Amino acid sequence: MINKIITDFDIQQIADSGQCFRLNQIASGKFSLIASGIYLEIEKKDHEYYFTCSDEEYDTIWSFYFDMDTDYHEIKEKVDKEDTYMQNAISHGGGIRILRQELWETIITFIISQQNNIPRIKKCVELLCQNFGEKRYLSNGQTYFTFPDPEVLADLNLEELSNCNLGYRGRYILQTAKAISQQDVSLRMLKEMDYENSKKELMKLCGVGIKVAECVCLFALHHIDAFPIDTHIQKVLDNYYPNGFPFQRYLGFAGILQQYAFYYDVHKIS
DNA sequence: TGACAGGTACATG
DNA sequence: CATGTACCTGTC
Repeated sequence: MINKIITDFDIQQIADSGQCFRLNQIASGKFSLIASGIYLEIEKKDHEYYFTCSDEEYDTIWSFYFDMDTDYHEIKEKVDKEDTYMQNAISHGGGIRILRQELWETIITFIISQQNNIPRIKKCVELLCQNFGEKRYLSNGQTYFTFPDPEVLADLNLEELSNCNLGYRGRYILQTAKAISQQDVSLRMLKEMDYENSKKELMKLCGVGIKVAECVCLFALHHIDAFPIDTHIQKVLDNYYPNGFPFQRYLGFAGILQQYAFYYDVHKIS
């Protein structure tokens, strides 16, 4: 267990920002997360965060995962003072950070996310992990499941996958798992490509259109100019940016603003 | 009861 | 290239 004081970071907001589906509240101010096959608990007490890991694990894994080296304060300062909507969004969800999630898992979880709601997305992801992931044990006897590898899913058929309640997305996931497993699309190369090329490459996968590709670019490949436009963001753009969103002005961090706007639209009382 | 949920594949003009 | 439509499934 280690503790840190972290600015521009709110684990509750991140958990509710819809970018990650295995970060869950387990008690008041307390969260669990499974990523890269590792289980972590995060607790907020007063102004400090407690992580159930060693300093070394924090430095090598979680600091990177939570994008701790990026100065979000500086980014928020760059937002136009006259941009009232974004300023409001920041005052509500300014503790959000863009996570650096595992690529394969992000591809699959965002294929699942289409025409879906967050509780059911999480349910589907957990079922995938329970059925086809690896079972791991913690020192206290508690168990958890890792996210299944591409090769594991690629070997399944639709019937074997049917326990996971994926609906029509099951077919997409099998095809995508096969494509990745056979290296028709290479995870390694995706990581080396720039934003535009990785987006194009991702869209070769069945079940990955513009929106899912943008999410993967932003939440896994950390192309922070990616700007996923879903029903919520479309509504925000229509209502508050009728003359167009100032992408040019916000070049280099537009994706972060997308997350603030998304969180604000989903959580504000209206 | 039917619409809706962080869309996409597939079929048409 | 732009537009239209069906689609699993749980929840309200």
